[in-house]
Amino acid sequence: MFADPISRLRRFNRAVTSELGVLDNSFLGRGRPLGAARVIHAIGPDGAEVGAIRNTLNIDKALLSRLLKSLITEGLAELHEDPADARRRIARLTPAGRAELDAYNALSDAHARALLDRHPAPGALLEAIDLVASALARDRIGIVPADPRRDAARRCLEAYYEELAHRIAGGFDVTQSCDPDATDMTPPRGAFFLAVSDGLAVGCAGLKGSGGPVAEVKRLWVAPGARGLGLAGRLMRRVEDAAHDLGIATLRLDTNSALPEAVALYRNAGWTEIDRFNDDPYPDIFFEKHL
Amino acid sequence: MFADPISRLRRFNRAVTSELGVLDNSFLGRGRPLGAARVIHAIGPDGAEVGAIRNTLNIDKALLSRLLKSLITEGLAELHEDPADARRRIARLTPAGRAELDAYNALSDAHARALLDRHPAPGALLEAIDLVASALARDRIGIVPADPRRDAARRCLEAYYEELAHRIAGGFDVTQSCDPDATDMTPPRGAFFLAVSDGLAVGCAGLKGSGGPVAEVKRLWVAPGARGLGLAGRLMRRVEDAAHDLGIATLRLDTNSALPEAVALYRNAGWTEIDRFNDDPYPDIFFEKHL
DNA sequence: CATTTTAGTTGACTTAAGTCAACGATCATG
DNA sequence: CATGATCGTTGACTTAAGTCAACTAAAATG
Repeated sequence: MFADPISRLRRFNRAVTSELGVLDNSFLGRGRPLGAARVIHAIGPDGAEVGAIRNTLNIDKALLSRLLKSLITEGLAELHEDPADARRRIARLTPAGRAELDAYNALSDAHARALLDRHPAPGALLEAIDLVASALARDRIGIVPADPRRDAARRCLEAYYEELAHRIAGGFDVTQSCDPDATDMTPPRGAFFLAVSDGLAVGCAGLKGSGGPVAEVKRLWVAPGARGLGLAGRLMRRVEDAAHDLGIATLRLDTNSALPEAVALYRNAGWTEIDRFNDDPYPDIFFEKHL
Repeated sequence: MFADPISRLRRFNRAVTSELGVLDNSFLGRGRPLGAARVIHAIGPDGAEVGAIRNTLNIDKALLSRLLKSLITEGLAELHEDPADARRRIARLTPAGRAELDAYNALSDAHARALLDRHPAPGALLEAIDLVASALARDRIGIVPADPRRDAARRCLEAYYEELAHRIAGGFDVTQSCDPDATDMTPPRGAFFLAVSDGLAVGCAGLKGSGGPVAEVKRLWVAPGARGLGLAGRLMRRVEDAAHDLGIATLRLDTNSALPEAVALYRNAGWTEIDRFNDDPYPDIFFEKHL
């Protein structure tokens, strides 16, 4: 390439810090020091334990105590006793405090929108952005249980359907496929997991239970920018663990030979190919694994 | 896509600030406050005018004066009078100061290397990094004159040759082509320009003069990650301006139909196709423009 | 050549951020 | 139920960062 990796990364660092700094500088012009603004952000719309705030902000307890006091005298926050432990406090934003949080976010969003709007090819930029973010945040991507009916999960599923439509010859239509009922993919019958990176869902996988000893793995998907990081394997392992905990003895799944990465993953993860076990029109390969 | 652009950008911001922060935190552990470390960096290996430092760091003159004083008492820097204007001072690093600067850079480089090393696909990551950096720093990409024999220019030229080898059917070998002599691409006969983004060269273009009224445009190239930002057009305009200033009346260039973006650019920029004017084996389209 | 401007220095001050130790209230444990 | 640990509060302190105004020396200007 035309320059060594280190200088490319450092140039990236310079570009990013000088351009993206404005997103974090939304606290400027609101007449409040950075520390207090960060605390408002850390409390969040739903409140937070004081200990948790201290943890996320990596701040001394004396300092946090004072910052909270200043927010309280400003009428932006209030402290409540933790009903479970009277030593602990829970910080909540007052309506005025929530308005302040919204104002910060609105400023930051406006900067973000301006940054994207003035770019000639925002699509390509966003794809690269996703890839870099997933790569850098790699170690902080967690697999968490989620409700398949809620926003983040549904966006993943829609992206999954869209990708199937592009990759399977003849397209894909969810309504023609045996779409698992959401209750089959939520406890106690089944489970659903999201791979979450810095608050953004970048992958999913579902366990469709039937109440019996046989269950199915459904909807394994990883966002294009987050591939190559081993997320599909982590999602599968989590699904298998969940199946094991539910007392399921046999797992099955169906897939399509147009998705060779997936097929390879199943083979490497100890799955064995079996005969067709349903009449869904889209899959053409079927696997099974005994737990 | 699976999430809205704003949240994708904000997630990128979180990922980048928490991972890349270490590159900038190289001043930690060297027992010196951030301000002083930034001044050391701003002075740089070659020294800098005090006014220039104040400008790049956006710092109050009283504060800078004190920071410099502390560096001087530490034996890391020294102030010299500007021979041209005795009011001005020029700051230089002592050998100890330069060692300190090197130590900062070494720490930062080590962090950068660790970051790249632990990634499974550093090539793809670096490509995305280049694209994002070029996009974000877009408004700060400058076209600057350069010597085609020096490092940054030669790396661009090599990348250009490599790309030709991939894209032209039958490959490309510089030694078979009429490689312009570097003196033909430097003043007073010609010129050579680099597109520089945050210190990294991301494109080039050369003007090969002959001393007479006809000159050639050579080696127009833009790094893959920096395409779509209008850099080729800016480079061409700069070359044409330089030709005009050198009193050149007619510009010519040769290119290959395997490079349709380039051909389209020339057509749109007022160039007209002409007959072959050399016997170079690689080009198959020829253009001319009267200034 | 007198006046104004500019570049850097210095003293006095403010604010933000953070540390340390002591303390009271509450909880966990033997 | 006595003891020790934990959680948040408070007072006293430090350091970093930055502002303001006065000042000196050296250009620049009319």
